[in-house]
Amino acid sequence: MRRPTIADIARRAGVSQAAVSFALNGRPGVSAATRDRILAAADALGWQPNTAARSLSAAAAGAVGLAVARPARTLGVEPFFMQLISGIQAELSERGYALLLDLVEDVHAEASVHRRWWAERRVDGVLLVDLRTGDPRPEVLREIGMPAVLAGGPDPTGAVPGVWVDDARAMTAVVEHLHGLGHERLAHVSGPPVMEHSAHRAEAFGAAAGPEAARAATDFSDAEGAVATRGLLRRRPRPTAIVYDNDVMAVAGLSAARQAGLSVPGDLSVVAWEDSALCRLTHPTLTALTRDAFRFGAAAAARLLDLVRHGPGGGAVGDTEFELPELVVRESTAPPRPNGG
Amino acid sequence: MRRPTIADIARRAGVSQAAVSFALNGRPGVSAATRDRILAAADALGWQPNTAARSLSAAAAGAVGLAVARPARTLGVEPFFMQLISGIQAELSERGYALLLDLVEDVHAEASVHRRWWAERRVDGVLLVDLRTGDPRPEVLREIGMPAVLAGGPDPTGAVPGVWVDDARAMTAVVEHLHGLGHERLAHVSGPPVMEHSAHRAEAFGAAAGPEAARAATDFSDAEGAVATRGLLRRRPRPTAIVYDNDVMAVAGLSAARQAGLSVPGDLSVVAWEDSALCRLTHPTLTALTRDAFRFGAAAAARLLDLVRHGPGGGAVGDTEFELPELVVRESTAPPRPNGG
DNA sequence: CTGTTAGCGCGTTCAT
DNA sequence: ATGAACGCGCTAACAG
Repeated sequence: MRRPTIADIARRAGVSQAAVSFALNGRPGVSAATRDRILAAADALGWQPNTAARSLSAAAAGAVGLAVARPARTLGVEPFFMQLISGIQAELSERGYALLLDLVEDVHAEASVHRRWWAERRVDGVLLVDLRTGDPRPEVLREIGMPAVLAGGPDPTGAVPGVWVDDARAMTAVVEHLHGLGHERLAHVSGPPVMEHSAHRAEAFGAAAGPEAARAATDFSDAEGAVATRGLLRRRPRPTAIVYDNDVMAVAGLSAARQAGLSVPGDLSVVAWEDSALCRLTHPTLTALTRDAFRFGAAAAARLLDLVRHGPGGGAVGDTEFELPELVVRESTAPPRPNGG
Repeated sequence: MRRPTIADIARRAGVSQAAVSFALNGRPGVSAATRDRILAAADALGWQPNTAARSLSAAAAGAVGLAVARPARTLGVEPFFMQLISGIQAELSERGYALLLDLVEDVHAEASVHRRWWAERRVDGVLLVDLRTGDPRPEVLREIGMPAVLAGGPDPTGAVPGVWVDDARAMTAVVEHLHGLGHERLAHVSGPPVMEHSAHRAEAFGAAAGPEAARAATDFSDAEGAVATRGLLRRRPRPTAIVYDNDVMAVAGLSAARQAGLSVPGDLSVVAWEDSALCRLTHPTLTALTRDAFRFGAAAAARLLDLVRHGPGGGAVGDTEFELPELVVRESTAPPRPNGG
């Protein structure tokens, strides 16, 4: 019960292997009648291409990779990620590509994985997420010449094209929302400053909220989110609104505020960057920035496939902007109490 | 700047390709001196095996697949999944295997993906999760003869070996904890009855909590968790404790109870199946069943690789039990109020 | 024992 | 529409 090969089809249809190959790939060089006969034979035998053989001669893997350098704990907690992967996957499978996933320790391990994947011809390109300052990955990718797209760029070194979201503009919208409600003393609980997008957001926050606005940096965890919140709430004058860089920290901050005897949104307004079930399950429900992670992933994957199939000059060039996140106003933001602070 | 091949190494070392192959794979047939020379040459050229070529002659893909039939929304919200994948990945990469991930609509689509992967020789085996009643996958896998392991078995049809957790015993432990606190009217908010593990848990709950215990089935979402909770709390006599089949529903139930004017754990005790940051961020914090999803994934992957490399008779046979989940008691469970109900 | 030659695996492609 | 060679690594058979 060996799997049928091109040779089997050729034998059954009484033609050469070359004819079979042409027929199966729908190219000229075979008469309609022969083509039908060949296709019928292939169908009868239940033939499927052998990926390894095809990859060997095509010198292409038919797969793209995603190596992620984040602790499993963090990954698990953030719905964003699975949605992103799901979107990537949807785009890839539609075009017949497979997704190789690797979860690693840090960006250096990630760069090694990229090297290995490329050397072994396991993938035709990779997607990058979570760019850090001084990130070694773009340079490695440029060096080995592997197609890559950064989901969440742009890459400041310009080595890797990105599909990116204008975090700065989104942050400005958040600050304007809070200003519009009458808040004057804002604070920002950000992710690690080594993350490019964290840095961008912090910068945009500073620009929009004024120089005396308060900030605190964290590692994105609920624990540090709570600690940062307690620190900010001890300040005098106390901030009346805090923007958190993810949903998990926003929820943790909510708890911390409540433990400090403050009510939300009475004494403190809270905004979460990244929406999720979490934001809808708390009391009060959280005002949050939503973006469609699924479509974002799909867009990044599409861009990568363009690069893989048409080369650097084939499709779009440079960075592609993705739609702006939308602010969903819920219960956690309200005008500050006149006597607040 | 072509990638170096075996032929390049052979030329550089002044030997035949066969000698190079033997040397690189550490097998007899080459003298120590020649071997060193060959390895040095390979190293100097920076040679790496071409996966496609190796797969072609080895008739093995060097990869295993995981196709998941769950809505992206659900996947994202449950930390369990990323942890599981992370554990799978850790085990695979240690043994040089890659992970192919596919997120699909339903189990039928999943079965098609399995068929295609196997026909195209993209993978050497697959991992299965979320077995349903009447699930088509085990039968398909048996039919095509692809190695597979069920993470969360056992498979009642016996077609696929499983690495499983004794949900029944865990459920019994939960019920005993609640009985020990003095609760007599228990309720269970389960997942979809078509999920094998949901059915097992519900059955075990019925056996441990007695025939008049209340149950409600959901789709695992926060929305249905809330609805189910409201329904259960309208019963007279009212349950004094509810066990939820996941963390998301437990949190949603907490909110629903509070909206119904009940306090937790004063009027109602709550237990979540599956622990996560969610359980630690709520007020009160939730008593939960913890299991090490990372190690669970690693165990399932290890079992699959055994099967792939040594065949059905090679390693362990049949189902393998994984450690029992542990009950972490937090603030959401307490003795019922004497005047409760 | 050391090393070579030849040919396989499977689909694609170039002369003819 | 065909025969033959190619891509790359592995290995059975064989010679020194």
